[in-house]
Amino acid sequence: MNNTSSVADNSFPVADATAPTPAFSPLYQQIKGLILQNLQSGEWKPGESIPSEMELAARYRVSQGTVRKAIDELASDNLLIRRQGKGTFVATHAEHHVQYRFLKLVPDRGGDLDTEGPAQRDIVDCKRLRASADIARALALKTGDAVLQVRRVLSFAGIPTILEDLWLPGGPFKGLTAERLTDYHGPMYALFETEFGVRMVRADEKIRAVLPDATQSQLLKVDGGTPLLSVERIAYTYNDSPMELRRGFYRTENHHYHNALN
Amino acid sequence: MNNTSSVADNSFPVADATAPTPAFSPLYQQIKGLILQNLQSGEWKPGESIPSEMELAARYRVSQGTVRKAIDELASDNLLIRRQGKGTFVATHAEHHVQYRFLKLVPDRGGDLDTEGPAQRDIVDCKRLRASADIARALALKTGDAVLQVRRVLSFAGIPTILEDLWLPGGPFKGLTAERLTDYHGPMYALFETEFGVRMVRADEKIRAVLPDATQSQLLKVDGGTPLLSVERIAYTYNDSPMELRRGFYRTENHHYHNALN
DNA sequence: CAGTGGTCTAGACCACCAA
DNA sequence: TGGTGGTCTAGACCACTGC
Repeated sequence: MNNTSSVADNSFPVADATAPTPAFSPLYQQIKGLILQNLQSGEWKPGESIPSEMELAARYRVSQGTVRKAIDELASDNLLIRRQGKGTFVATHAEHHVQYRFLKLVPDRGGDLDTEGPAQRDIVDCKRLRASADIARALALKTGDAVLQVRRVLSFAGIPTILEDLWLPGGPFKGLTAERLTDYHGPMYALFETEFGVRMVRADEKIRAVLPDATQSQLLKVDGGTPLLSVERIAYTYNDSPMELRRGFYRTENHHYHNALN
Repeated sequence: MNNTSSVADNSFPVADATAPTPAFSPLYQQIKGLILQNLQSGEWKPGESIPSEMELAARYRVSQGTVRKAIDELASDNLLIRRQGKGTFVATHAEHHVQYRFLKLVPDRGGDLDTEGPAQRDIVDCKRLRASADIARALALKTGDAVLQVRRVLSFAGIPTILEDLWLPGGPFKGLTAERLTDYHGPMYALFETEFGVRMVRADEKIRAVLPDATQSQLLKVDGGTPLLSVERIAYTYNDSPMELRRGFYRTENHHYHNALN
């Protein structure tokens, strides 16, 4: 099968005669793209299993090894999870083992956030408003577009530790209410998956050291001179489109942000 | 080739009859271990190329595909770098492209630390002393063992931005002097590779928000009320043995610590 | 036991690089 | 042009899971 062919019945051009470089794209990358489409379209939902390697190989008219390499990359991107003997599954935030997939704050002693008991989540505020210029830019919206703003406090062992403001695009998250957030016990990203079909697959964080303003120090019960970790996160769905802006303020007297560098 | 066999002439047991689980280890993992040994022993040095896949396959009496999978994993761990048409090379810190492999501080505007010109490195202090209890624990030494302590300030565009204290085990770094550090222009980890044969392959960081003490505020030219990012890093060599403890204090008025979450 | 992912092989061919 | 890594295939066998 040469470089200009497409896969099975799907039209999937891999060469562009006008480009200076022919943009060679390996077969397994094309397969990866096709699988990605099925994930994006919601045909294969978080937690469910996808067809077996043999079945996909037959469907796309390639060898099992080629499908395997495509799945390997998607698995290392944390989009799929392989389970020997059982199948390959769409990754989800709704599993206890990956409770805090994007939250890298850990207690100085203990290793796990939940060692001091489950987190207490308090929704302080949840309202609909129009996006300011910087919020709009972060979410790839236009200034004035409808967005949802949520403010919440996470407490561990009764100590308020994290204050978060989030902004969500109004469209995809239509119908999200403070009540719904309060009633739901589990990771917020899991709620987004099940209720709104939005799965966060990666995120970027910008971290700074700041001093709290009056509101922040009151909500976190610290004085104005206590430095906080400011964590600004933009989370993305499948097609690299931003779906959440989150500004977190972490107390770090007894916790730290842990990062593994490879 | 079955599970209890070893690879070529190397004795490399893969099964333990006494263990409850037979500890099955795939062939490519064994190959990975053998390659790792060659890296650790310094037989293949940073920047050099390792033997071709075909040659390694012949040496270890396995197929090229098996060697390939072993190298694939080492490459994704950033221990090796593949270059199509040229060969596979031992990763190094002495390349301009990866100048700041472990330094995740970036300017708010500009994207690259060097956009404001090259960093200015000032060695403030460099002395030999005996390890305190916590330094010793971090470096897997005994309290009182000889360690080297270095303090330096990094400035960007003339503004002191990073203050770092580092501790290095006295043994591997015997002969390191302030003069040597001052004269060397390039990443410190590159110096460690060429002069001491110590290559850092991964690191853990603990990040907090703190206020500077008197010395810190003086060296960074900030007042005592300016919050700083405290970054405590332990860097490891091949065999996961800690080789450096580094405590950094970052100014984050115009820079931020960037982290990509997958 | 059948079905899934995981390993290993052997061989063909392609893309890239340097001499 | 020869050598290197990169892709793709087909087939055999192994390890794990659940019925």
